[in-house]
Amino acid sequence: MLTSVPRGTKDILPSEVGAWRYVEGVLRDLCRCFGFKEIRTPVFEHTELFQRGIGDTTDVVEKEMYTFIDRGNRSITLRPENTASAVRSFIEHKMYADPDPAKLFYIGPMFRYDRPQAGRQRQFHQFGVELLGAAGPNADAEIILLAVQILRKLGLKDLQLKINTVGCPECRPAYREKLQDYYRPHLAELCEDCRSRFDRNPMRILDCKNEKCHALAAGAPKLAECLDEACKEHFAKVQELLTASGVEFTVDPTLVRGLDYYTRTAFEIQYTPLGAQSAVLGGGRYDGLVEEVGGPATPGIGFAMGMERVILALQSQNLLPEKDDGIDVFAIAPKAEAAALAFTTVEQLREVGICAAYDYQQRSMKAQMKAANRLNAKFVLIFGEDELSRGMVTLRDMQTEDKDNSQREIPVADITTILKTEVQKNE
RNA sequence: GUGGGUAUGGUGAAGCUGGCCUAACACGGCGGAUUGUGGCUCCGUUAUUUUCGCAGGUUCAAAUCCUGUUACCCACCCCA
Repeated sequence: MLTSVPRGTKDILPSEVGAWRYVEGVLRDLCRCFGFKEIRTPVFEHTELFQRGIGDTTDVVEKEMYTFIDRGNRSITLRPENTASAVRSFIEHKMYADPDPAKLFYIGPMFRYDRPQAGRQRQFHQFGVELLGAAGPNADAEIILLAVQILRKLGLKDLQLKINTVGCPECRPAYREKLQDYYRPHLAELCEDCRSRFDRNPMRILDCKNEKCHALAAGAPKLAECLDEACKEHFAKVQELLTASGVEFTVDPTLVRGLDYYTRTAFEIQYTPLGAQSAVLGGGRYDGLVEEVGGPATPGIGFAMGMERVILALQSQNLLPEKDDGIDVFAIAPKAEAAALAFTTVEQLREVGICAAYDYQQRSMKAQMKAANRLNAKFVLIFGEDELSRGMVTLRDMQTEDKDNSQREIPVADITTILKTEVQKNE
């Protein structure tokens, strides 16, 4: 127990960090182009924020939160997602007073007490964006396009974009009633979960994967029939804009987001080969959330992306960059007498920005050469007895094929300047 | 929360109708062939309380059978 991570968590090892930094880099670059600024909110918040924001009856809040009482007797919860926190911060810092909409993005760990599975961990990482204060369908389309561009830039193929509209507080009650009317005679056929959903949130029955429920859903009334004019028009415009931008998508009337705050546009991007956890990214509009949490009525839209899932997908398509580059110089001291000079030289090289290393263990020359090779060193400096007696060291180019002509002697005094130009040449 | 599978060294793993396992093979590591020089090749070595996730049990005898436990994987569920 002492020597293993808690269930559902993972170390991201040095060998894996490169992939993360790469993906994060792409995300940050694109966010900059789209005008989104990073926000970093605390990993824990008052429990009530998530209960209010995400919704009391959602699975996430009901059975997946890491909640505890702190020493000051406050109920604290490790964030299961970042939208509620972003909205809280938006209100707390009165960003609604800014002349322009708030455009925020975040990357960080989230926590959900789930049963771990492929692409699902208890501590996982999400990247997400939130656009607060823009109500028009162009905002919806822009957010979806950002998502599409990110995945495109990463090179991912075989993705499916699904969109839907879940209506607004004006038209949803009518739909809710219609749904209940439809399901009432079939209550006995529904699975246990759906029977409890019937009262609390009948829209989620549509989403059920249970065979019978799924079959019944096919004949259920469609939300489209109940949408008010404004919602209909909004959804139509979003589709128009997406089509105009050349983005392929399918309208999936069964797509229902699991968090209560969503209104109107909902969307998801899937990568089917990931298995059961194929949703790489999901989001939608949440026009009521800011008000629900206690701010002035402000429209909002955003999405969240599962970092682990994206990296898994990139791995399966072989799109991750090769392992990180090696060092510039490895200093070798064949005899112990020269070790001190090698050491100080390494320090001097590092001071001018050259990545240098040496052998910590005073091993044989051959072992030191092998170490240099493992570290992928571009050059090796050999502090050999003979050369040193003449005030020289050997500089060996490790990258050339021609072993015999790959080294020359250089004066000890010029090591730094010569290496500086050599390393630059190499760039 | 439910169901199924798995658990052997630094890594990938063989072995699992019990004794020949004081645990194959491969990679990696270390040393050497090359007495001061890497990447290829070859040789040697490499599970440091009789050790096979952990804790018990059956047996003359268990990595191999049984029970419990923990973790991981897969699916349900949920979601990113």
